[in-house]
Amino acid sequence: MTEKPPPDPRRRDRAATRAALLDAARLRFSRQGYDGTGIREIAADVGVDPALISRYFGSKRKLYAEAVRVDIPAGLTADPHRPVPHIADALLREVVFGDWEMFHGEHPFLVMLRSSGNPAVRDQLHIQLCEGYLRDFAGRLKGQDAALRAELIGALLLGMGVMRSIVGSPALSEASFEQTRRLVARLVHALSAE
Amino acid sequence: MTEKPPPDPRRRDRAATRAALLDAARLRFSRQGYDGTGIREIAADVGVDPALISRYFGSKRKLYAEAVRVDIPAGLTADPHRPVPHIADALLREVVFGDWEMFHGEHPFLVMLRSSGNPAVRDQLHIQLCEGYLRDFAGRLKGQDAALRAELIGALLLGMGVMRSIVGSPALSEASFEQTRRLVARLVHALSAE
DNA sequence: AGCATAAGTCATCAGTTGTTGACTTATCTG
DNA sequence: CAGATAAGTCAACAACTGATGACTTATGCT
Repeated sequence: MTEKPPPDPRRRDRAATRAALLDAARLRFSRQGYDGTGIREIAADVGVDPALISRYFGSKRKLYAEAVRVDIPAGLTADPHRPVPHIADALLREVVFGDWEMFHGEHPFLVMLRSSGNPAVRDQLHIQLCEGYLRDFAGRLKGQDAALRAELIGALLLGMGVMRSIVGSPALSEASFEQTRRLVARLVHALSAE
Repeated sequence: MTEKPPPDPRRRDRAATRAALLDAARLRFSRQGYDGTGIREIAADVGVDPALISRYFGSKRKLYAEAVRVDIPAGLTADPHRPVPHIADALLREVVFGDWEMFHGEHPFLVMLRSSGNPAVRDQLHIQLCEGYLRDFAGRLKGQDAALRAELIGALLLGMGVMRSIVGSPALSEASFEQTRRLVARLVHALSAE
């Protein structure tokens, strides 16, 4: 019983409180966007005073930036000889069909999209997408317009995420992973050949 | 010279003022999203008192709904025998590559995407996309998973719009229409055959 | 010209926003 | 058991939000 003290009166633990605020912020920002979320809401979710946000993160904006930072799964891009269709499959499974429960079921890119009215958010999105996934992806495609074709695949995956979790289009939302994978594979194949 | 009276002191014309507010609202909401835009900004763009917005539109929300309402170009879906690749070409040209200067270069769908934290906006987006473009599109595809394939094409086009005007990915943003059209045609072809 | 009507303005409301500095209180060390 | 240190609270701020009712002023009709 030394593990979990009575849960209601939370112990004073800066690191744990900070982490709890970060989690709550992810959920709120996911649903409601940046402008639609107040620091009082986030603090209330954790059961803590709103002042702690300014104190621990500096400002609401810095909290947001830290909450939606996305790290590319290292395994994806490790092998430079891994074939493109393989990677596309993996991206479909992990990015589009991933559960992302930390963000209420949406990839951080979609979360940022929802707040892209804010220029700082837009920059963050641009950098993380272009210099993260896309650049690596384009390097594996052959031919002259490799970058364009890589971005088309990116657009497809991003668009699928939007359709599934924001628009809520019926077929894409309910289709199985395997059924979707087959069709996406066709598309990737159509772009892989030069 | 009876046409244009001195432009600075605008004449009192309810309809014209209302239309001007609607235009200004489109531009502001496009850039900054719903929450990021204040009625005082919009009114200032027109050079008019903010109270007129509540007066003419009822509320900020109703103004938004009216500003981002999208009407499907009637010519697109008129002929029920028009081949799918044809329609995809037209959509690419008019929706993705359209100038949409009314909305600062973005299709209204992208504008709504940016404010999709708001449930009412999300509903509007869902209805207009699913019951507008997608339903008609799926009806023209043959085979069992026609709806799914239609939504995949929709996802591609939507994703391309996002990449071009929100993310600002380099290749897609600068590629010519013709160059893009060729690649997209390949993709549509890959999905058209059952 | 003069008057009625509607277009537009103004001041102000009540509520919310993010942030800050001074305060209290829990936790750990000696 | 003290007392120091940091975690967390509290009250208040200035700025801004959307909205409203009473006011002023321009327009069009007779």
